Amino acid sequence: MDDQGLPPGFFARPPVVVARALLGVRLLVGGVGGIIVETEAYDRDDPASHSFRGPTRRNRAMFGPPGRAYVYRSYGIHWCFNIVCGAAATGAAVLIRAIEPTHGVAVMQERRRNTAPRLLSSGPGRLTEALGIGGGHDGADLAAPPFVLAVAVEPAAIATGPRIGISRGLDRPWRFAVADSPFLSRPMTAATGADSAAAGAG
DNA sequence: GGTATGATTGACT
DNA sequence: GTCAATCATACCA
Repeated sequence: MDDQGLPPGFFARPPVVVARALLGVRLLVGGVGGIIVETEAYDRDDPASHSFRGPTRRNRAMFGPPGRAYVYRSYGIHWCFNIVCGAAATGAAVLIRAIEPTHGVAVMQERRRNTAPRLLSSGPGRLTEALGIGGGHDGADLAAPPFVLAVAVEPAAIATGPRIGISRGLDRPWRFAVADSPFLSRPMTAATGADSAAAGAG
């Protein structure tokens, strides 16, 4: 694929649709990043979502226009990077959980203190550290520098399953991943399996 | 005002 | 497998 930006209206769709469509998209911050291989969807009527109880100071970006960043502090230590989606002010977002490093690997290794390559950006807290994303990016327009988003590859098989690290909304299979990627934060459970064309792999 | 929880990670047994 | 780090937010008084 080429390096054109994402189509207009890409993020103006429901979070489950966007979470799936983001797999295979290249994400760069200041020229550093890689291919998105794992995402999770969060919606307004979703008890696991920060937007479930309405706007607060922290989740303000979730109720703004789609295509912006929602960045928040997790466990007081890590940053987590989301992309706001859906119609404007609907409180929907997609959490980016893992990318496959392709650009600026040396920079990422330095930021990550020479962590093993497979663990460079395989997890929401890890990828924000590797890409240099922090609270200053909350609400930032992802169509403008330093961000670059562009379709890079079409995943052969997409796996779905329950989201990670939450205590509510566990019934919603809103975690999406490139089925055969070695760069996932955690493997997909066998029970959920891969959908789409993966059925022919057996 | 106080206390419990969390969209996590890294270190340790 | 267990557990600490570390703080904004949520919830209760």
